[in-house]
Amino acid sequence: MHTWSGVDGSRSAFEDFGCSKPGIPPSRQPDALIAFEQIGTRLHFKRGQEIYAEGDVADSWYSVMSGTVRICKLLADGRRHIAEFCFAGDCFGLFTLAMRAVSAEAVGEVFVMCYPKHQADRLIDENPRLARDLYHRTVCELAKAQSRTTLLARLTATERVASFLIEVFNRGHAPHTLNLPMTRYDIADYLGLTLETVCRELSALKRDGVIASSGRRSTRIELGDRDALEGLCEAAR
Amino acid sequence: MHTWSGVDGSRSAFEDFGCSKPGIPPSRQPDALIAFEQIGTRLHFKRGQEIYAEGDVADSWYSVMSGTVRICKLLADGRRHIAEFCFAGDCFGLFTLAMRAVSAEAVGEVFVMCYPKHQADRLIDENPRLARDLYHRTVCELAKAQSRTTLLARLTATERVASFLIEVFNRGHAPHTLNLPMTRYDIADYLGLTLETVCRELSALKRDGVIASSGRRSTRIELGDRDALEGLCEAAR
DNA sequence: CGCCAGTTTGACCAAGATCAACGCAAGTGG
DNA sequence: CCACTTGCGTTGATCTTGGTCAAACTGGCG
Repeated sequence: MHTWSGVDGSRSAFEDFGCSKPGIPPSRQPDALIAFEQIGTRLHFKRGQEIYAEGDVADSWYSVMSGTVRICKLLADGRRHIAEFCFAGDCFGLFTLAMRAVSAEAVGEVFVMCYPKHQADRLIDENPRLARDLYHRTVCELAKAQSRTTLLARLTATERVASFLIEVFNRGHAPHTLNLPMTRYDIADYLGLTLETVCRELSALKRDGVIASSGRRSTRIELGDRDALEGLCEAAR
Repeated sequence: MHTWSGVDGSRSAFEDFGCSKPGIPPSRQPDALIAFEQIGTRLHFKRGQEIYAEGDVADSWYSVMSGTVRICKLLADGRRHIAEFCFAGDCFGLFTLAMRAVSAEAVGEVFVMCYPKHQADRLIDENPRLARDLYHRTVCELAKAQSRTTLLARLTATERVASFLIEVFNRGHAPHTLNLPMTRYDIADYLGLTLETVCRELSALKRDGVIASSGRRSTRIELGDRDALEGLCEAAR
């Protein structure tokens, strides 16, 4: 009760609907799950393909099955900002006005589930637990967006890159190893930097033994010294 | 119906509860209004006073009666970011997790209404229209936060200051005149700049006849050339 | 093999930050 | 009422961070 504008510790009803972090098994699946799965369509996108565009009618939402999706805002003169990366288990296109203000693109090979909004809304209207959960998720999203504004307004390049690495390490499964699916260009547009600056910061971290990279295109990152990495963005807590 | 994750054009139920833009009269006030007004307390704060602090339990929310409130995030080493300015008619402290991640402070003399969360939640639980409306407001807030991330990530100092002026002009009542209640320092912390840069950008706008300032402490801003101002941030649309 | 897309590094540049001085109006206390 | 202080705004000089431009490198792939 009274969970509209606060957070209880309870498990998210949405986790049962394909939005859970991988590895968290949907313990007991309520009836609504069947309905939700029935209304979903499995879609496939290739590297760089657009899932939806700025200006589109927002008539469906998505959850990532596998791969990574980037949420982009393009300025009139070509400057780009990436608002968010969505990994397996994340939802996107959900907390939105009637028209898309941003586009969604596949970073690499991606499989998503697509849920038509009008059907999803009916399920939500019928299920107060889902509705509360949706609200809770939106508030979490808002908190995340606000902490990103602080990062962009006040952190240095070093702190931004360090925060980014900690963020993706925390979201991944392995505590000390990580596959970066996106390019340096994507990371730069996410952090409000240039790809060269991102590169230099990563090189500095490698030089200092904080991280190590391997694999083709340096996509595989090994975390050498988590404390050092956290120390680099401790000001931001 | 089905307004959970989209926007209908209908008037906000919240507007009837002290959250309306000034000037929009609450046409017909439903019964719930009486209840909402009964649970509110009128509070007064002086310039610089803290309304709530980072780390506080979020057990109430607020609407601004008069004056301006700034929502602040303080970093460990003293850097500050202002996430938002709230003017008369705005709500704040509403879309939040259990604990405050930011603080709220009075920019000048401020009167606010304070609503205890547990009582407000009960009203919301009993009133589906209110609940939907709350959700809609949260989604709007999220959209605003996201467009602010783009501003901070990719716009130049000139563009940021121009966007800021347009934003406050659009929120004010008069189309060509405006009172800036906050200091240059506040504006800088909102835009991710320094106060000197804000000052220089404003001086440049004055020099070019886009705006004019008067009054004590240059708080009164006259808009000379709206097209020019909009042109300065057209890239951001 | 040669091309392509992405990464890395270096040299140089510029936007904006920092440091500093001064102006100006509103208190404040004698 | 006036000297003094305080807080904010403005402007200039200089510096630094991160951007821009350019070249070399790397591994994958047709």
